[in-house]
Amino acid sequence: MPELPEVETVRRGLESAVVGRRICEVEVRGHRTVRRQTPAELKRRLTGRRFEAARRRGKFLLLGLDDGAVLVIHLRMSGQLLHVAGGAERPELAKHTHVLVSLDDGAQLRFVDPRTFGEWFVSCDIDGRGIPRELCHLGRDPFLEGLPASYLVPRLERRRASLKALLTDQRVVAGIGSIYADEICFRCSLRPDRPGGSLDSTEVTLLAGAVQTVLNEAIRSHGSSLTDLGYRDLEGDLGTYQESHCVYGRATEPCVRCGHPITRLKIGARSAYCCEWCQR
DNA sequence: AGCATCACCTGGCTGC
DNA sequence: TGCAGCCAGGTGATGC
Repeated sequence: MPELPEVETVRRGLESAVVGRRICEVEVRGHRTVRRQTPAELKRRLTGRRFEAARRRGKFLLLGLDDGAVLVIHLRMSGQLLHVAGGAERPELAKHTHVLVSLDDGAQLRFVDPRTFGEWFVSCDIDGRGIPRELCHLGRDPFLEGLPASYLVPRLERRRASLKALLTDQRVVAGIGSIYADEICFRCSLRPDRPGGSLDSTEVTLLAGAVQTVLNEAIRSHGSSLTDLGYRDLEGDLGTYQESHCVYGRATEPCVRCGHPITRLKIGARSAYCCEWCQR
């Protein structure tokens, strides 16, 4: 569930909490979080290193190390990073804590992930832009690089796939998931099941603008925290953008624009929420 | 190449 | 109340 705004909020937390800190000890407790390399290799590559930067690409967190390698973290559905300050009273480990990183200021970085889809790995293969080779398939990150309509046009034209499928395709745009895809489609009044290739140039321009607007607003609200899988930031605080959701999870409620009820569509195996009255 | 479908996983919800 | 069954979701693999 964490998408670009939530991951950006966590990144900002990491920038102030762990950049400049040295890693004293790494404990991998779950057997599924580290799967591209052995836990022993991850520990070897991290222990003794210092975090030099906290970056993000799409939904991936990138923690630069002082030897040039990068710790890559993906929260997937239910992953949560928590910063626990050093000192006397340290809270007990939450259930499903899969990775523990102890830092030289006594603090701990904890990775909690009930659904175990989240992933950690260290990449040593970094391109000129600082992006690990494993992430070279990612499309443009709209918050880092902007999203001009001219970028979207060739990626939508002649495509039969739905707008929602294309917006959540990380090779097209990096960072959008189910929640923000629905909110973006509502914002520009386009149905999420419209084939990508059916948009005219005016509609693509509206879509590109809506991507930027919705993501920027959500980042300002520190992301969305839903009741299921409550997302929290690095310090355990909730985001507030769920209060501004217009369609996601609001089936049968009146549309904030026209008052007609929001409907839930099935696009592939996933649901999509929209107002069939004012989204065309 | 592009598109659809499935597997992965657990907590929470629904209905019996 | 207890339990079975379903749903949610991102990504990568698989199949058409």
